[in-house]
Amino acid sequence: MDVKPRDCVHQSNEDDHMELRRGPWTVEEDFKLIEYIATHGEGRWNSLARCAGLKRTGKSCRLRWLNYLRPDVRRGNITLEEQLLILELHSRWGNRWSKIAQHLPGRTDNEIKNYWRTRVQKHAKQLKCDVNSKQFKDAMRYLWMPRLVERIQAAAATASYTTAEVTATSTTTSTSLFSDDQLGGAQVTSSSYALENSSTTVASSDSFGTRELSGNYYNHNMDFQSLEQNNPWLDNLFNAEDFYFLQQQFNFNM
DNA sequence: AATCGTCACAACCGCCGCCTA
DNA sequence: TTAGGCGGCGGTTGTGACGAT
Repeated sequence: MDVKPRDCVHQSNEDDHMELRRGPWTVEEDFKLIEYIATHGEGRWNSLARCAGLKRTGKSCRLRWLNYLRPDVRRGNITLEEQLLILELHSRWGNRWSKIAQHLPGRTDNEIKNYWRTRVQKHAKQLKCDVNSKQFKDAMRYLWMPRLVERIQAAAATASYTTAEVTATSTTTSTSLFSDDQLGGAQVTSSSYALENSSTTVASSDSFGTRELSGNYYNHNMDFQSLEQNNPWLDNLFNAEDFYFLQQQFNFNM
């Protein structure tokens, strides 16, 4: 469907002076837009809005179509793989939402932007640091992202009934989560986020395996599992031992 | 039950670059 | 060459849902 909508000839004075609608779209408006695009194709949004009889700006129509009505759009339930990809791509490109969205089929720049603001920035806020700070970027790269990789691998392993083996080797096992096309040929592995690339003052990568943390750094009688369960904001990404670790290694002021 | 705070997400706004007449 | 229109992008706001008090 690559047909550009033809300019409509009909333009009454009433149309010329009609009030433009704003705010949430109605079912009727959605239907009009879908119908029109099904027949005439998308593009030339201003004339499309007029011709479809929508009292909306072209921009509004475009946004509604691209972010909501488009048949291939996917909404909600951002997967672990998608989360990891967003973190990875954002670390490369920053707030280039549309560029990031190109690598997540069906996801819109708006949704990724919202995800970043509501989830990622929430974590930064909880850590009392700026989302663009080196501290938080380190935390993402060396804690959050490896954890995501572990969870993805664990989920995959569970699916194939080999959970135990994969969990034990998850920090060194290479997993190709994304196509070469998506990440410029780079493989995403939990070990690729290991500390050796860190510019922090942490001396030894040995001390960084999150699995060792509770033994090496944390001897409290705290039940981490229940703590995680009772803190929804943790979103299953950071847990209590992570916080203690961040505090120790990245000078987080928590 | 009412109120308040937070979260998630849809939608809008302003700016910028490209295209075309 | 240039001015105006348009589409795309990133930032911001508005609002409904939901949980806590």
